[in-house]
Amino acid sequence: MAKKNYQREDVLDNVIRLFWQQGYAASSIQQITKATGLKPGSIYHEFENKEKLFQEALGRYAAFSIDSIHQKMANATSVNMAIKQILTDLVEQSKACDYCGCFLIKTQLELASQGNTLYQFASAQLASIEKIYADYLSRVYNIEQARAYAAQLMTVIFGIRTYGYQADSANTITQTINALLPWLNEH
Amino acid sequence: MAKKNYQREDVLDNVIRLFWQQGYAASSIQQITKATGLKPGSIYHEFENKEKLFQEALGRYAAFSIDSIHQKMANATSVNMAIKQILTDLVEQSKACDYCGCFLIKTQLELASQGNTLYQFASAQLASIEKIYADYLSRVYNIEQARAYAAQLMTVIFGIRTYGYQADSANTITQTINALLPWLNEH
DNA sequence: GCAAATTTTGAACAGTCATTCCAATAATGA
DNA sequence: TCATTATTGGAATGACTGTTCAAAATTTGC
Repeated sequence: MAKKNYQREDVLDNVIRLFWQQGYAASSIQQITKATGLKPGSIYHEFENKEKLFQEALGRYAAFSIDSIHQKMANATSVNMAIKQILTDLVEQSKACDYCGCFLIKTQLELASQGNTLYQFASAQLASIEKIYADYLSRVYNIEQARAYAAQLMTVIFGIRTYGYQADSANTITQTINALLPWLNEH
Repeated sequence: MAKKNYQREDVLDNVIRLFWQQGYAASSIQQITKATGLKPGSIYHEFENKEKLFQEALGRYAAFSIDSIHQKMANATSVNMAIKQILTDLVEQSKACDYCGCFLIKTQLELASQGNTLYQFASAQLASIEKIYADYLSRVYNIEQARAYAAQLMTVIFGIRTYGYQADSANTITQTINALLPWLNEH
Protein backbone atom coordinates (compact mmCIF):
# COMPACT_ATOMS: atom_id res chain seq x y z
CA MET A 1 0.00 0.00 0.00
CA ALA A 2 1.08 3.53 -0.66
CA LYS A 3 2.51 5.47 2.25
CA LYS A 4 0.86 8.65 3.52
CA ASN A 5 2.96 11.61 2.50
CA TYR A 6 1.41 14.04 4.95
CA GLN A 7 0.70 14.36 8.67
CA ARG A 8 -2.93 14.72 9.68
CA GLU A 9 -2.00 17.44 12.18
CA ASP A 10 -0.05 19.48 9.64
CA VAL A 11 -2.98 19.39 7.26
CA LEU A 12 -5.31 20.50 10.02
CA ASP A 13 -3.06 23.37 11.02
CA ASN A 14 -3.12 24.72 7.47
CA VAL A 15 -6.85 24.19 7.26
CA ILE A 16 -7.40 26.01 10.56
CA ARG A 17 -5.66 29.08 9.24
CA LEU A 18 -7.76 29.08 6.06
CA PHE A 19 -11.14 28.50 7.70
CA TRP A 20 -10.30 30.90 10.50
CA GLN A 21 -9.48 33.73 8.12
CA GLN A 22 -12.17 33.21 5.52
CA GLY A 23 -14.96 31.35 7.26
CA TYR A 24 -16.70 28.16 6.20
CA ALA A 25 -18.65 29.25 3.13
CA ALA A 26 -15.87 31.33 1.61
CA SER A 27 -13.26 28.56 1.86
CA SER A 28 -13.43 26.23 -1.14
CA ILE A 29 -12.06 22.71 -1.43
CA GLN A 30 -9.87 24.03 -4.21
CA GLN A 31 -8.30 26.53 -1.80
CA ILE A 32 -7.86 23.73 0.70
CA THR A 33 -6.01 21.61 -1.83
CA LYS A 34 -3.69 24.54 -2.47
CA ALA A 35 -3.13 25.27 1.21
CA THR A 36 -2.44 21.66 2.11
CA GLY A 37 -0.91 20.26 -1.07
CA LEU A 38 -3.41 17.40 -0.96
CA LYS A 39 -5.57 16.43 -3.93
CA PRO A 40 -9.35 16.25 -3.50
CA GLY A 41 -9.23 12.45 -3.42
CA SER A 42 -6.84 12.45 -0.48
CA ILE A 43 -8.85 15.01 1.43
CA TYR A 44 -12.09 13.08 1.06
CA HIS A 45 -10.27 9.87 1.88
CA GLU A 46 -8.85 11.26 5.10
CA PHE A 47 -11.74 13.53 6.15
CA GLU A 48 -15.14 12.43 4.89
CA ASN A 49 -16.27 15.89 3.67
CA LYS A 50 -15.87 19.62 4.07
CA GLU A 51 -18.07 19.83 7.15
CA LYS A 52 -16.22 17.05 9.01
CA LEU A 53 -12.90 18.61 8.07
CA PHE A 54 -14.04 21.97 9.39
CA GLN A 55 -15.30 20.44 12.61
CA GLU A 56 -12.01 18.68 13.22
CA ALA A 57 -10.07 21.86 12.53
CA LEU A 58 -12.30 23.81 14.89
CA GLY A 59 -11.93 21.13 17.57
CA ARG A 60 -8.16 21.32 17.28
CA TYR A 61 -8.30 25.12 17.58
CA ALA A 62 -10.50 24.85 20.67
CA ALA A 63 -8.13 22.35 22.25
CA PHE A 64 -5.21 24.73 21.65
CA SER A 65 -7.15 27.59 23.23
CA ILE A 66 -8.03 25.57 26.29
CA ASP A 67 -4.46 24.32 26.67
CA SER A 68 -3.27 27.89 26.48
CA ILE A 69 -5.54 28.90 29.35
CA HIS A 70 -4.30 26.09 31.59
CA GLN A 71 -0.72 26.92 30.70
CA LYS A 72 -1.07 30.58 31.60
CA MET A 73 -2.82 29.68 34.84
CA ALA A 74 0.07 27.39 35.71
CA ASN A 75 2.67 30.04 34.97
CA ALA A 76 1.05 32.96 36.76
CA THR A 77 1.27 33.85 40.43
CA SER A 78 -2.50 33.95 40.85
CA VAL A 79 -5.70 33.24 38.95
CA ASN A 80 -6.41 36.93 38.54
CA MET A 81 -2.90 37.64 37.29
CA ALA A 82 -3.25 34.83 34.76
CA ILE A 83 -6.49 36.31 33.46
CA LYS A 84 -4.87 39.72 33.18
CA GLN A 85 -2.09 38.11 31.15
CA ILE A 86 -4.61 36.35 28.91
CA LEU A 87 -6.38 39.63 28.24
CA THR A 88 -3.22 41.58 27.48
CA ASP A 89 -2.15 38.81 25.10
CA LEU A 90 -5.50 39.13 23.37
CA VAL A 91 -5.00 42.85 22.97
CA GLU A 92 -1.53 42.23 21.63
CA GLN A 93 -2.92 39.82 19.04
CA SER A 94 -5.43 42.39 17.86
CA LYS A 95 -2.60 44.68 16.78
CA ALA A 96 -1.49 42.22 14.08
CA CYS A 97 -2.41 43.25 10.55
CA ASP A 98 -3.71 39.78 9.79
CA TYR A 99 -5.82 39.75 12.95
CA CYS A 100 -8.81 37.53 12.50
CA GLY A 101 -10.47 37.40 15.89
CA CYS A 102 -11.51 34.12 17.48
CA PHE A 103 -12.24 31.14 15.25
CA LEU A 104 -14.95 29.86 17.62
CA ILE A 105 -16.77 33.19 17.76
CA LYS A 106 -16.59 33.65 14.00
CA THR A 107 -17.98 30.17 13.42
CA GLN A 108 -20.80 30.78 15.86
CA LEU A 109 -21.82 33.98 14.10
CA GLU A 110 -21.45 32.64 10.58
CA LEU A 111 -23.35 29.41 11.04
CA ALA A 112 -25.92 30.17 13.73
CA SER A 113 -28.89 30.76 11.46
CA GLN A 114 -28.86 27.36 9.87
CA GLY A 115 -29.25 25.49 13.18
CA ASN A 116 -25.98 24.01 12.07
CA THR A 117 -24.09 21.24 13.87
CA LEU A 118 -20.95 23.31 13.56
CA TYR A 119 -22.63 26.23 15.31
CA GLN A 120 -23.68 24.00 18.16
CA PHE A 121 -20.17 22.63 18.39
CA ALA A 122 -18.61 26.10 18.52
CA SER A 123 -21.17 27.27 21.06
CA ALA A 124 -20.51 24.27 23.29
CA GLN A 125 -16.76 24.84 23.16
CA LEU A 126 -17.21 28.46 24.23
CA ALA A 127 -19.46 27.35 27.07
CA SER A 128 -16.83 24.91 28.23
CA ILE A 129 -14.23 27.65 28.21
CA GLU A 130 -16.48 29.76 30.42
CA LYS A 131 -16.77 26.82 32.78
CA ILE A 132 -12.99 26.50 32.94
CA TYR A 133 -12.70 30.15 33.96
CA ALA A 134 -15.43 29.67 36.55
CA ASP A 135 -13.59 26.71 38.02
CA TYR A 136 -10.35 28.63 38.33
CA LEU A 137 -12.12 31.65 39.78
CA SER A 138 -13.83 29.45 42.36
CA ARG A 139 -10.41 28.98 43.95
CA VAL A 140 -10.46 32.67 44.84
CA TYR A 141 -14.17 33.49 45.18
CA ASN A 142 -17.29 31.66 46.27
CA ILE A 143 -19.00 29.67 43.54
CA GLU A 144 -21.70 32.21 42.84
CA GLN A 145 -19.27 35.09 42.52
CA ALA A 146 -16.91 32.94 40.46
CA ARG A 147 -19.66 32.14 37.96
CA ALA A 148 -20.67 35.79 37.73
CA TYR A 149 -17.07 36.87 37.15
CA ALA A 150 -16.62 34.17 34.50
CA ALA A 151 -19.69 35.46 32.65
CA GLN A 152 -18.33 39.00 32.85
CA LEU A 153 -14.98 37.82 31.61
CA MET A 154 -16.49 35.98 28.64
CA THR A 155 -18.58 39.02 27.75
CA VAL A 156 -15.52 41.25 27.84
CA ILE A 157 -13.51 38.74 25.81
CA PHE A 158 -16.28 38.57 23.23
CA GLY A 159 -16.34 42.34 23.26
CA ILE A 160 -12.65 42.92 22.75
CA ARG A 161 -12.50 40.13 20.17
CA THR A 162 -14.76 42.16 17.96
CA TYR A 163 -13.70 45.62 19.12
CA GLY A 164 -10.26 44.52 17.96
CA TYR A 165 -11.39 44.85 14.36
CA GLN A 166 -11.65 48.61 14.75
CA ALA A 167 -8.59 50.50 13.61
CA ASP A 168 -6.07 51.47 16.31
CA SER A 169 -8.20 50.06 19.07
CA ALA A 170 -5.45 48.50 21.18
CA ASN A 171 -4.82 51.42 23.53
CA THR A 172 -8.48 52.07 24.14
CA ILE A 173 -9.12 48.40 24.82
CA THR A 174 -6.55 48.15 27.60
CA GLN A 175 -8.15 51.05 29.46
CA THR A 176 -11.60 49.61 28.81
CA ILE A 177 -10.66 46.25 30.31
CA ASN A 178 -9.35 47.87 33.48
CA ALA A 179 -12.51 49.87 33.84
CA LEU A 180 -14.87 46.96 33.17
CA LEU A 181 -13.12 44.37 35.31
CA PRO A 182 -11.67 46.23 38.31
CA TRP A 183 -11.71 43.06 40.41
CA LEU A 184 -8.85 41.68 38.33
CA ASN A 185 -6.52 43.85 40.42
CA GLU A 186 -7.68 42.40 43.70
CA HIS A 187 -5.33 39.48 44.11
CA MET B 1 -41.94 52.32 -20.48
CA ALA B 2 -42.84 49.53 -18.12
CA LYS B 3 -43.69 50.56 -14.58
CA LYS B 4 -41.68 49.31 -11.65
CA ASN B 5 -43.69 46.68 -9.85
CA TYR B 6 -41.71 46.83 -6.63
CA GLN B 7 -40.51 49.39 -4.12
CA ARG B 8 -36.77 49.73 -3.69
CA GLU B 9 -37.18 49.88 0.10
CA ASP B 10 -39.30 46.74 0.27
CA VAL B 11 -36.73 44.83 -1.72
CA LEU B 12 -33.97 46.07 0.57
CA ASP B 13 -35.89 45.06 3.68
CA ASN B 14 -36.21 41.50 2.40
CA VAL B 15 -32.59 41.48 1.38
CA ILE B 16 -31.48 42.76 4.79
CA ARG B 17 -33.18 39.84 6.50
CA LEU B 18 -31.53 37.33 4.18
CA PHE B 19 -28.01 38.75 4.34
CA TRP B 20 -28.32 39.36 8.06
CA GLN B 21 -29.26 35.77 8.79
CA GLN B 22 -26.97 33.98 6.37
CA GLY B 23 -24.10 36.35 5.70
CA TYR B 24 -22.71 37.53 2.39
CA ALA B 25 -21.13 34.40 0.96
CA ALA B 26 -23.95 32.04 1.91
CA SER B 27 -26.67 34.17 0.33
CA SER B 28 -27.00 33.45 -3.38
CA ILE B 29 -28.63 35.58 -6.04
CA GLN B 30 -31.07 32.72 -6.53
CA GLN B 31 -32.14 33.01 -2.89
CA ILE B 32 -32.44 36.75 -3.33
CA THR B 33 -34.74 36.33 -6.31
CA LYS B 34 -36.93 34.04 -4.20
CA ALA B 35 -36.97 36.39 -1.22
CA THR B 36 -37.75 39.48 -3.26
CA GLY B 37 -39.78 38.08 -6.16
CA LEU B 38 -37.47 39.89 -8.59
CA LYS B 39 -35.80 38.16 -11.52
CA PRO B 40 -32.01 38.35 -11.84
CA GLY B 41 -32.28 40.92 -14.60
CA SER B 42 -34.31 43.29 -12.46
CA ILE B 43 -31.93 42.97 -9.54
CA TYR B 44 -28.93 43.79 -11.67
CA HIS B 45 -30.82 46.59 -13.34
CA GLU B 46 -31.74 48.19 -10.01
CA PHE B 47 -28.60 47.34 -8.01
CA GLU B 48 -25.48 46.93 -10.12
CA ASN B 49 -24.29 43.71 -8.48
CA LYS B 50 -24.38 41.56 -5.34
CA GLU B 51 -21.77 43.61 -3.50
CA LYS B 52 -23.54 46.93 -4.14
CA LEU B 53 -26.86 45.39 -3.13
CA PHE B 54 -25.33 44.13 0.11
CA GLN B 55 -23.77 47.49 0.86
CA GLU B 56 -27.05 49.29 0.36
CA ALA B 57 -28.86 46.80 2.58
CA LEU B 58 -26.22 47.19 5.26
CA GLY B 59 -26.41 50.96 5.00
CA ARG B 60 -30.16 50.86 5.47
CA TYR B 61 -29.74 48.61 8.50
CA ALA B 62 -27.16 50.97 9.99
CA ALA B 63 -29.47 53.95 9.43
CA PHE B 64 -32.27 52.12 11.27
CA SER B 65 -29.94 51.34 14.16
CA ILE B 66 -28.79 54.92 14.46
CA ASP B 67 -32.35 56.24 14.25
CA SER B 68 -33.33 53.86 17.00
CA ILE B 69 -30.63 55.24 19.29
CA HIS B 70 -31.73 58.85 18.75
CA GLN B 71 -35.34 57.84 19.31
CA LYS B 72 -34.61 56.13 22.60
CA MET B 73 -32.51 59.07 23.74
CA ALA B 74 -35.40 61.39 22.96
CA ASN B 75 -37.90 59.26 24.87
CA ALA B 76 -35.85 58.62 28.01
CA THR B 77 -35.51 60.84 31.06
CA SER B 78 -31.72 60.87 30.86
CA VAL B 79 -28.87 59.69 28.67
CA ASN B 80 -27.98 56.96 31.12
CA MET B 81 -31.57 55.75 31.33
CA ALA B 82 -31.75 55.64 27.54
CA ILE B 83 -28.63 53.49 27.37
CA LYS B 84 -30.04 51.18 30.02
CA GLN B 85 -33.17 50.86 27.88
CA ILE B 86 -31.12 50.13 24.77
CA LEU B 87 -29.24 47.39 26.57
CA THR B 88 -32.34 45.73 28.01
CA ASP B 89 -33.90 45.80 24.54
CA LEU B 90 -30.80 44.09 23.19
CA VAL B 91 -31.12 41.38 25.83
CA GLU B 92 -34.78 40.99 24.97
CA GLN B 93 -33.92 40.51 21.31
CA SER B 94 -31.43 37.80 22.15
CA LYS B 95 -34.23 35.67 23.56
CA ALA B 96 -35.86 35.30 20.13
CA CYS B 97 -35.39 31.89 18.54
CA ASP B 98 -34.40 33.49 15.24
CA TYR B 99 -31.88 35.75 16.94
CA CYS B 100 -29.11 36.66 14.57
CA GLY B 101 -27.03 39.20 16.42
CA CYS B 102 -26.00 42.47 14.82
CA PHE B 103 -25.75 42.70 11.04
CA LEU B 104 -22.84 45.14 11.21
CA ILE B 105 -20.82 42.98 13.57
CA LYS B 106 -21.47 39.85 11.54
CA THR B 107 -20.38 41.59 8.36
CA GLN B 108 -17.24 42.87 10.00
CA LEU B 109 -16.26 39.40 11.15
CA GLU B 110 -17.16 37.63 7.94
CA LEU B 111 -15.42 39.96 5.52
CA ALA B 112 -12.47 41.35 7.49
CA SER B 113 -9.80 39.05 6.06
CA GLN B 114 -10.28 40.09 2.47
CA GLY B 115 -9.57 43.78 3.16
CA ASN B 116 -13.03 44.12 1.74
CA THR B 117 -14.85 47.38 1.06
CA LEU B 118 -17.86 45.98 2.85
CA TYR B 119 -15.77 45.30 5.95
CA GLN B 120 -14.50 48.86 5.94
CA PHE B 121 -18.03 50.13 5.53
CA ALA B 122 -19.34 48.06 8.45
CA SER B 123 -16.40 49.06 10.60
CA ALA B 124 -16.94 52.74 9.85
CA GLN B 125 -20.64 52.49 10.71
CA LEU B 126 -19.81 50.93 14.07
CA ALA B 127 -17.26 53.66 14.73
CA SER B 128 -19.87 56.30 13.99
CA ILE B 129 -22.28 54.65 16.43
CA GLU B 130 -19.61 54.82 19.12
CA LYS B 131 -19.19 58.50 18.34
CA ILE B 132 -22.92 59.07 18.73
CA TYR B 133 -22.84 57.48 22.19
CA ALA B 134 -19.81 59.57 23.10
CA ASP B 135 -21.63 62.75 22.04
CA TYR B 136 -24.66 61.94 24.16
CA LEU B 137 -22.51 60.97 27.12
CA SER B 138 -20.61 64.23 26.87
CA ARG B 139 -23.80 65.96 28.00
CA VAL B 140 -23.37 64.22 31.35
CA TYR B 141 -19.63 63.73 31.68
CA ASN B 142 -16.51 65.56 30.53
CA ILE B 143 -15.34 64.68 27.05
CA GLU B 144 -12.58 62.33 28.15
CA GLN B 145 -14.84 60.38 30.46
CA ALA B 146 -17.59 60.33 27.85
CA ARG B 147 -15.27 58.79 25.28
CA ALA B 148 -14.07 56.20 27.75
CA TYR B 149 -17.62 55.26 28.70
CA ALA B 150 -18.61 55.03 25.04
CA ALA B 151 -15.75 52.61 24.40
CA GLN B 152 -16.83 50.55 27.40
CA LEU B 153 -20.38 50.58 26.17
CA MET B 154 -19.44 49.43 22.69
CA THR B 155 -17.27 46.65 24.12
CA VAL B 156 -20.14 45.46 26.28
CA ILE B 157 -22.58 45.68 23.37
CA PHE B 158 -20.20 43.66 21.20
CA GLY B 159 -19.89 41.23 24.07
CA ILE B 160 -23.57 40.69 24.70
CA ARG B 161 -24.26 40.57 20.96
CA THR B 162 -22.19 37.43 20.76
CA TYR B 163 -22.87 36.12 24.27
CA GLY B 164 -26.51 36.18 23.18
CA TYR B 165 -25.86 33.17 20.98
CA GLN B 166 -25.32 31.01 24.04
CA ALA B 167 -28.39 29.13 25.16
CA ASP B 168 -30.45 30.69 27.97
CA SER B 169 -28.05 33.55 28.36
CA ALA B 170 -30.57 36.37 28.90
CA ASN B 171 -30.68 36.29 32.70
CA THR B 172 -26.95 36.08 33.08
CA ILE B 173 -26.45 38.94 30.64
CA THR B 174 -28.62 41.35 32.60
CA GLN B 175 -26.59 40.80 35.74
CA THR B 176 -23.38 41.01 33.78
CA ILE B 177 -24.32 44.39 32.31
CA ASN B 178 -25.06 45.81 35.75
CA ALA B 179 -21.74 44.58 37.06
CA LEU B 180 -19.71 45.81 34.10
CA LEU B 181 -21.32 49.24 33.75
CA PRO B 182 -22.21 50.39 37.27
CA TRP B 183 -22.08 54.05 36.20
CA LEU B 184 -25.30 53.55 34.23
CA ASN B 185 -27.17 53.87 37.53
CA GLU B 186 -25.66 57.24 38.36
CA HIS B 187 -28.11 59.61 36.76
C1' DG C 1 -52.11 55.82 -31.72
C1' DC C 2 -47.38 55.88 -32.62
C1' DA C 3 -42.50 56.19 -31.31
C1' DA C 4 -39.38 56.45 -27.58
C1' DA C 5 -38.01 55.08 -23.20
C1' DT C 6 -37.82 52.05 -19.39
C1' DT C 7 -38.45 47.83 -17.05
C1' DT C 8 -39.21 42.78 -16.84
C1' DT C 9 -38.32 38.43 -18.27
C1' DG C 10 -35.90 34.20 -18.21
C1' DA C 11 -32.76 31.73 -20.84
C1' DA C 12 -27.84 31.43 -21.47
C1' DC C 13 -22.89 32.20 -20.01
C1' DA C 14 -18.61 30.78 -18.31
C1' DG C 15 -16.81 29.65 -14.13
C1' DT C 16 -16.66 27.40 -9.71
C1' DC C 17 -18.66 24.46 -6.22
C1' DA C 18 -18.39 19.95 -3.34
C1' DT C 19 -17.92 15.44 -4.33
C1' DT C 20 -17.00 10.94 -6.79
C1' DC C 21 -14.54 7.65 -9.13
C1' DC C 22 -11.02 4.77 -10.71
C1' DA C 23 -6.62 3.95 -12.57
C1' DA C 24 -1.91 4.39 -10.89
C1' DT C 25 1.17 3.82 -7.22
C1' DA C 26 3.43 1.75 -3.51
C1' DA C 27 3.86 -0.95 0.64
C1' DT C 28 2.54 -5.03 3.11
C1' DG C 29 1.90 -10.15 4.36
C1' DA C 30 2.53 -14.73 2.62
C1' DT D 1 7.28 -12.96 -5.97
C1' DC D 2 2.63 -12.07 -6.01
C1' DA D 3 -1.90 -11.02 -4.51
C1' DT D 4 -3.83 -7.82 -1.20
C1' DT D 5 -4.50 -3.57 0.75
C1' DA D 6 -3.97 1.39 1.45
C1' DT D 7 -3.24 5.74 -0.51
C1' DT D 8 -2.67 9.20 -4.22
C1' DG D 9 -3.61 11.67 -8.44
C1' DG D 10 -6.44 14.13 -11.14
C1' DA D 11 -10.02 14.12 -14.45
C1' DA D 12 -15.00 14.10 -14.50
C1' DT D 13 -19.59 14.86 -12.35
C1' DG D 14 -23.80 17.58 -12.07
C1' DA D 15 -25.37 21.27 -9.54
C1' DC D 16 -25.02 25.90 -8.55
C1' DT D 17 -22.45 30.52 -8.76
C1' DG D 18 -22.77 35.68 -10.19
C1' DT D 19 -23.69 38.00 -14.23
C1' DT D 20 -25.20 39.24 -19.04
C1' DC D 21 -28.18 39.87 -22.78
C1' DA D 22 -31.70 40.41 -26.11
C1' DA D 23 -36.38 40.05 -26.65
C1' DA D 24 -40.92 41.11 -24.71
C1' DA D 25 -43.86 44.06 -22.24
C1' DT D 26 -45.72 48.24 -20.73
C1' DT D 27 -45.99 53.15 -19.82
C1' DT D 28 -45.04 57.81 -21.24
C1' DG D 29 -44.75 62.08 -24.25
C1' DC D 30 -46.24 63.66 -28.50
